[in-house]
Amino acid sequence: MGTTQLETVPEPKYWHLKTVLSEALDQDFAVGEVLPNERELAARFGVARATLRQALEQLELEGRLQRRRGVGTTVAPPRLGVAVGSAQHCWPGESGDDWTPVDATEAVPPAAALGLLGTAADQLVHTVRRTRVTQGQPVAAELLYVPAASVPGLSAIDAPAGPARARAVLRELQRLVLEGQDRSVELGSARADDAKELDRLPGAPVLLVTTRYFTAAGTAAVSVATYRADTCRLTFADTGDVEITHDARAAS
Amino acid sequence: MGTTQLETVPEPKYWHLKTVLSEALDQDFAVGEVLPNERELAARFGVARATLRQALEQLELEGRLQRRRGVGTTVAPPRLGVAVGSAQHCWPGESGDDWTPVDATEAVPPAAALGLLGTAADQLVHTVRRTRVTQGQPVAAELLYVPAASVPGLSAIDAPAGPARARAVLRELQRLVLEGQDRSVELGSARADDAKELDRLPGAPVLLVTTRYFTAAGTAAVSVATYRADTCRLTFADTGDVEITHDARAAS
DNA sequence: TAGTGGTCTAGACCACGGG
DNA sequence: CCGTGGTCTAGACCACTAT
Repeated sequence: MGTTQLETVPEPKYWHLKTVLSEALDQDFAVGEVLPNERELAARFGVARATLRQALEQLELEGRLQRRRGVGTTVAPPRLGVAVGSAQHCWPGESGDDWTPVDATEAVPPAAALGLLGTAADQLVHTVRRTRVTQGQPVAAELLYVPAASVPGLSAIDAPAGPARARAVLRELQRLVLEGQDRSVELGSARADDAKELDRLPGAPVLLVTTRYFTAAGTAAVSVATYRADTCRLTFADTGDVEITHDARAAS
Repeated sequence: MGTTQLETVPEPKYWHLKTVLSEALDQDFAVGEVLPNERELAARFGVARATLRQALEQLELEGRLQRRRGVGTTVAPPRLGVAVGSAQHCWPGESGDDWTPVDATEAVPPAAALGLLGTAADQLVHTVRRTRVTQGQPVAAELLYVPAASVPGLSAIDAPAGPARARAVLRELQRLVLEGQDRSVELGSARADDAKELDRLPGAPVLLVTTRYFTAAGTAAVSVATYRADTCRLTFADTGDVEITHDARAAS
């Protein structure tokens, strides 16, 4: 046995497939073009459909492909750069953003938000739903939690459910002086309701952006925004002026 | 046909399974505990192993589980909050961070970085590899690209490959005055080399953090950091002082 | 060597979208 | 209606880890 391991790296088929497809996408396909269907592709590469799908899943995760049931698989455009916390510390609902108020209710927030708000486990909290549309595409769905204690005027709101009520809550928020905010980003999978707003299937990969807004009095509101991970690139500009505008694939 | 659709929502099995497992994790398992193996679980729930795996994959994506080949599936601890761009605008390599310089070479950067650097397609660029370890765990692998034109002293570096050379490049960077930086976060899958550093399989979901550092003269360096998406929650503190310290699951 | 998760196959049926 | 991707099955073998 004179052989010393000699790079015995049986690369998984789906991984190799992904590489091959990726190169093909760069060279032979234009954005928006539809690929052959999965059965066809699997046959062409001599693998089972499940294996082919594993490769496609990865490419979709990387934002290279877009798959829609009943339609087909298309080449995705470069990810949209969406600004997060672009302008210097400002409250949600400030004029000029791409957010659309949808509804507002009073409810007990989920455990995840409870910990951040610091409210009691049975405390009702104003909950505002907003969606964000950029360049015609839905990119994010948000739930904003505002405890009644944060803004005195909140309890006087009597607008019926719907966008009007959502706007009313946001308007009250503007009265406060925002001292600062902090934010975290993590990977998640879309809940059924968010998936619907985002035009995706439940479980789709999303970027969870959690923002805490505080005033001198403490945490005034918490926002949990769900961004489509397949189509979005979140941008943060520390200087406020410049924007990352790279386009990775086009440069090759 | 007097029925009006009546909620015909055949929820996929793996989705329902995920919910059931998720609740079981909250109630009956402690962090670090190992679950029964996949064949056992599949049998217990009366589904094929592939279906069970689909549910486990989602839970792993959400950071609830950790799976290791040859070992088993364990309950994951809450995600680590890792600060990104914590201190006010500072160069990479500033003292006191958790980054470990690994190596430095001169190479042609990948297309993705090329566009950001604005260098020619055949231009050699100083490339520094660093890894980040937080609380004993590898959380990120980074490639930092510094064009020779950015810092005069760079071409004089003659340290042999290895950490020493990496430190030398970083030291040169500190001479410049940092004017600002911008940053973007997106979902990706780990390349083979990054996966190795992160102790994961190739293709594992990662958060790609791209940072552009600039001086008055323009873009001086670009960093592409690959964070483990399963174990990390990236935190951004706009005020510099406060840190999100929530622990979602513990609060239920 | 035994037991784990990772990969792969070759089928089947279902849900959705568009003609 | 047909064609698409999405779900599901019941197997098989491989790669890795711990003992």
